[in-house]
Amino acid sequence: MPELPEVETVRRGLNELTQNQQIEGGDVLLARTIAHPSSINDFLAGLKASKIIQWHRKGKYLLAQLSPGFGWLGVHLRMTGQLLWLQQDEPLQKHTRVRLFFAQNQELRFVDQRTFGKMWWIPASETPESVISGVKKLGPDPFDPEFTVDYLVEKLKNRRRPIKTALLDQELIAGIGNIYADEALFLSKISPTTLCTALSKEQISRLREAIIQVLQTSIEAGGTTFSNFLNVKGINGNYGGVAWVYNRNGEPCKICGSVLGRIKLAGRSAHFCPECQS
DNA sequence: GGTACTACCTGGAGGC
DNA sequence: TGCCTCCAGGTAGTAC
Repeated sequence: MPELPEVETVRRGLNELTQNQQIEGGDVLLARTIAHPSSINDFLAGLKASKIIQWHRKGKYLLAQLSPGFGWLGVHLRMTGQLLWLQQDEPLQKHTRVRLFFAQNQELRFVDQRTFGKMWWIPASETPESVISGVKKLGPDPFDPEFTVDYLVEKLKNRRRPIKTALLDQELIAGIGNIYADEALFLSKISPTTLCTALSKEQISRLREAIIQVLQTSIEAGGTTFSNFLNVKGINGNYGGVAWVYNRNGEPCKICGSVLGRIKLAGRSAHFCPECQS
C-alpha cells in the first residue's frame, strides 16, 4: 500500500518521464475513479492538450501542475493504485482504470486492483486545496521545517487515544500509513497502545526522529516491497527486506529475539515487540 | 471537538 | 476441487 516513500518514489519517476509531455487524449475505463469533475468528458476535455510541468506531492496525494491555464491533475493511489509509463500498445492490465495518452505512442496508465484510487482534474480557476478536501486538511509533511518536536508535543498533549492511531491521522502528520507507523514506533521503543497523553517530550522527540529516519531510509530504497507497489517503470522497491516489525508477527525480534506480536487498533493491525516496546 | 466505527473493494489465504 | 469466510487498509462519512 503506497505511503509517503512509495508516493515520493512515484513522483520522482513521473518527473523523470513525463515532464513537458503533452496529454493528447485519454480513456476512463472505471468512471468512479474520477472524483472531480463529475463528468468524465469534462475530465478528459480539461486535460487534453495540457502539458505536465511538474509533479508535486502533498502527503500521499500526487499533484501534477499543468501548463498555464490548464490547472492541475490530482492522483491518490490509495491501497493498490499504480501509475505506469508504458507504450500504448502494451496489453491492458486486468485492473486498468484510466489511460492518459501522450505523443510517441506513450501512455500513463492508472492500474488499481481494489478501485479505491482517485483522480481529479482541477481547473485553473480553482486550487487543489479547494477541490480535494483531503489535501486541505493535511498536516505538515514529516520533512517540513514545521514538523518540530514542539509541534508534536502541542498536537499530542490532550489526545486520549493510542499513539499508533494518532500517527495514521493525516491531519496530524501527512503521509504516514500503517507500515511506517509500526516501524517508527519500534525504532522509538514506544508501544502502539501508549496514549498520546502518556508520552514524555523525550519520547516524542525520539518518535519524530524515528519517523524521519524510517521514511528517509525507505525513499532511498525506492519504497517498500510490501503488497504490490511498483514504481512508474514497474519495478518493486527494496524496503521490505529491512522491516523491523511490520508483517512479521510470530517471528523473532531482530533486537531482543522476543516473538513479535500483532493487535488491532482502530480497525488496523499494529505490529510490535512486547519487550523492546514495553 | 475528539474519537471510534463502518463502508467502500478485490483477491489471496485458510478452513471445511 | 469448490465454496465460504476472513483479512488487508486510506479515506470519507457517520455516530456517539
